[in-house]
Amino acid sequence: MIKNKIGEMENLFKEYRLTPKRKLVLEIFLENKERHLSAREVFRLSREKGADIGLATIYRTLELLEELALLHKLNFGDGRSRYELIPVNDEEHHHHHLICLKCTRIFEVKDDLLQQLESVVENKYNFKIVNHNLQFLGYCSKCRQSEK
Amino acid sequence: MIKNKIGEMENLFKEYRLTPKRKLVLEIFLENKERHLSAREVFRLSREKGADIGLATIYRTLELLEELALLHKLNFGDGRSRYELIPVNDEEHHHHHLICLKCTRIFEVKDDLLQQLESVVENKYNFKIVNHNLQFLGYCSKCRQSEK
DNA sequence: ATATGTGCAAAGGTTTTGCAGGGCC
DNA sequence: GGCCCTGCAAAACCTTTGCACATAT
Repeated sequence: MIKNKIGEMENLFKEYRLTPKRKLVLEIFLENKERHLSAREVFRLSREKGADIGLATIYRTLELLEELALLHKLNFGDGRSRYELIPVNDEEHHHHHLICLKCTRIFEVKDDLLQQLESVVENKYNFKIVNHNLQFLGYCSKCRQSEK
Repeated sequence: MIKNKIGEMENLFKEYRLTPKRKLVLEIFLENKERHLSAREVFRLSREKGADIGLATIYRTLELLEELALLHKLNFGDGRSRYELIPVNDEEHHHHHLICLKCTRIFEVKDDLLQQLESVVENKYNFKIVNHNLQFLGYCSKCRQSEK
């Protein structure tokens, strides 16, 4: 089924080529949907799959996939960029992140809570919004439990 | 009046010392309230004021001021950390950022739009929220004007 | 043939760390 | 003295870039 997904994505590549190495990077994201991978992590995972892709190529691939709107670049303030897959045919679906300050794990808030807010802000500040970014910082249930 | 503000902050330093160099870093933030300064920018501004502070000291000072909850560390995805002053006696006042994708300028949304949302998220996801981070990405009025 | 893709090494930038010297309590 | 503060240089990262070679169209 991952093969199928990649097939769907193929026509998005326009003038670029969906090479085996790029395909592998996409596969890695499809197999790790719940994670937010950094360049180095993708590099390591590609090694584990037996592939031989240079780190520079990983960086260039991530940049390309972001440009093609297949990946979202995220910044959790840990000193490296992280990426997540944008589901095809679901471009309007935004979500948010809960970042635990103790265990640093990241949870997803599936709802898009900002639809209404956006128009308020757009009008008040005369600013055309095309995307947003919402993080909640705090403590997850597990970490609060173990405090006790 | 900046002297006064720094006086107010003095008692926050606990076991740490409010040295002349740290005072200067605070001064720089008080004089640039509307900006979001990076370590390098603080470094350059301190030079312009005739001070001689090492870059490493700037980094260590910013880290300390963040720990003392005088500065907020921000991440706009431009590859460096930026900081902004947290107003004393106003800890509950949150605000948000509008980031123009064309001119990269950053505007402030003074309102805190997320008060209600937070309790919804806290209950639904069993996550204790202590802070949040909201960025709107888009195009400012000036850049939309000059498009035409 | 021409354009695109890739690896390697080097370079650039930010941030952290070790160490030695200086200052304050 | 002891603890903190600081500068300098080096190191550690992440990321980008140049160049030469390979590969696909």
